[in-house]
Amino acid sequence: MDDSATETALSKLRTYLAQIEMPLDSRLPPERELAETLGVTRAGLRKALSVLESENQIWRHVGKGTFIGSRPIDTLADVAAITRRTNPAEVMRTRMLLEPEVARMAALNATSAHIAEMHQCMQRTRAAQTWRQYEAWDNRLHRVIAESTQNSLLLALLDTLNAVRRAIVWGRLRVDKVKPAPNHHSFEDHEAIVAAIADRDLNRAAGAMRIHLENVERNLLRARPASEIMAADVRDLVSAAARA
Amino acid sequence: MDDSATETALSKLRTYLAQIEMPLDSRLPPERELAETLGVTRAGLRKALSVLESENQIWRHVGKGTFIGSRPIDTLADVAAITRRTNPAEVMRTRMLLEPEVARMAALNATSAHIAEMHQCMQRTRAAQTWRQYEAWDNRLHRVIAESTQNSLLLALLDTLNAVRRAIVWGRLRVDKVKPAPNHHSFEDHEAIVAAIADRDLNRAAGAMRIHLENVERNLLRARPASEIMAADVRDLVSAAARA
DNA sequence: ATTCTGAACCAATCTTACAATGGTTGATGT
DNA sequence: ACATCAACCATTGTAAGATTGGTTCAGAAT
Repeated sequence: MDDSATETALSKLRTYLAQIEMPLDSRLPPERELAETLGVTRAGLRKALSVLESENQIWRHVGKGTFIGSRPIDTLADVAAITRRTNPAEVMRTRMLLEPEVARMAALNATSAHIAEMHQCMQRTRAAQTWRQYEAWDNRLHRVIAESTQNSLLLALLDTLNAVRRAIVWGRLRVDKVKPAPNHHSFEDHEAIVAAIADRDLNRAAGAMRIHLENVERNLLRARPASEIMAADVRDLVSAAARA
Repeated sequence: MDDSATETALSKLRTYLAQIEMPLDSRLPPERELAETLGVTRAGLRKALSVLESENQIWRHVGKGTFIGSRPIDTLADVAAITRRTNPAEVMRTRMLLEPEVARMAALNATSAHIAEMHQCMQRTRAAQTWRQYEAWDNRLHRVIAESTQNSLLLALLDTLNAVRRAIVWGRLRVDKVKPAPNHHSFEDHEAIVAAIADRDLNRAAGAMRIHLENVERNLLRARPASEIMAADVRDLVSAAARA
């Protein structure tokens, strides 16, 4: 009898769904109400609903309701959530995939105003008196390069990527006591990239960005004195393990 | 007097900021409260705050408060907001940039379970009786390919990209009355991509994806009668392109 | 006259409490 | 043993009030 009962509830539900207009992703009535409408018990309705859910016809969520269509992917690019799931290797791999092409697009699409602001940012990073100021203008430089691609979608993706990158390296930055002296390596890399963009040299811009990323990765992998290891790398290991 | 008054407020504010602990991105007291604490007028305090804001030392926002550090980028990848700012050309350019490399990574990192689910998804798209079901399993196929890269950060970026893509073509989809028949072009493209991934042929996977995207773009640019546009191009855009 | 001051108001945001919803359990009856 | 019904739970949505940076304006101070 349970089979037949479930069947009748299921058939009634299918009839109901075929009957009504369903603009896709619209919400069905609450279970309690729908059960009364179809003249079935709530338990029976829920069995029928679970069948349709397994068929990818509907999706349900507590507190939200029951919806037509397939369950939407968690599209909220919550940086905190991503940061908990990812690791420096993934960030580096993704940057290697994206950023050289971004530099190429920037060289093609950047306006003179963009390039002027890039130079201004680099100058201000050199003039920075604290790590906080340096980091602020460094971030701004990255953002201007991304903006100069003139692709708002790509810009949004890069914003997310950079936010994750900053969140991950943050643990090291905050314990880093050295304040005023930025390393010269990043400066030269940045200048090469911006110069290539200013020259509208697409391949050189992409190449400079790739070289920069390779340098960054090399620094990450380079062995260090024990004191620094304890001060930085071990902290990374611990925090990475905590995320996993 | 105004200068000196602003100066005193500014100096008092700097002293205050240097005195307190500031864990970076922490919130300052409200302006009204801080003005009383420092013994300055709120207008004077606001002038001093605007100076510090121009120096990238703090950032403010209505309803939120005043915070230490540089203004954070709007990192919330709100799909609706992105959709309003972008357009199909940007989506295609970004997909061309990302997805061939994603296919390459998938060929390298996909597990046999991933590949099995890809085949299952393609089979279910063929067996789909409604466009809704077809679209659901088509989306799932895309997601499995992205998951098989084993890069959670890249996966999150692709989720955002795909959400934007679907949101953009959605308006056209809803007016498409044709329901059952998927076009064969997308099927062949998908099969080529999955076969290359299953063969662990990195270059062929990337190439198949690139060819697919080029087909999609060609269909988008091809002029047709309105009826055919609704019946065929929209399908190409949604299903075939999505499979790329 | 000009500028500063204080208060009020505005729009955006946060906070909080309450209602709604899918998911679950257990008693009751058949 | 199974269906039915009600109650409860955790999560989410909704609405109202409080908070906050931004703005305006009349009056005082210089």
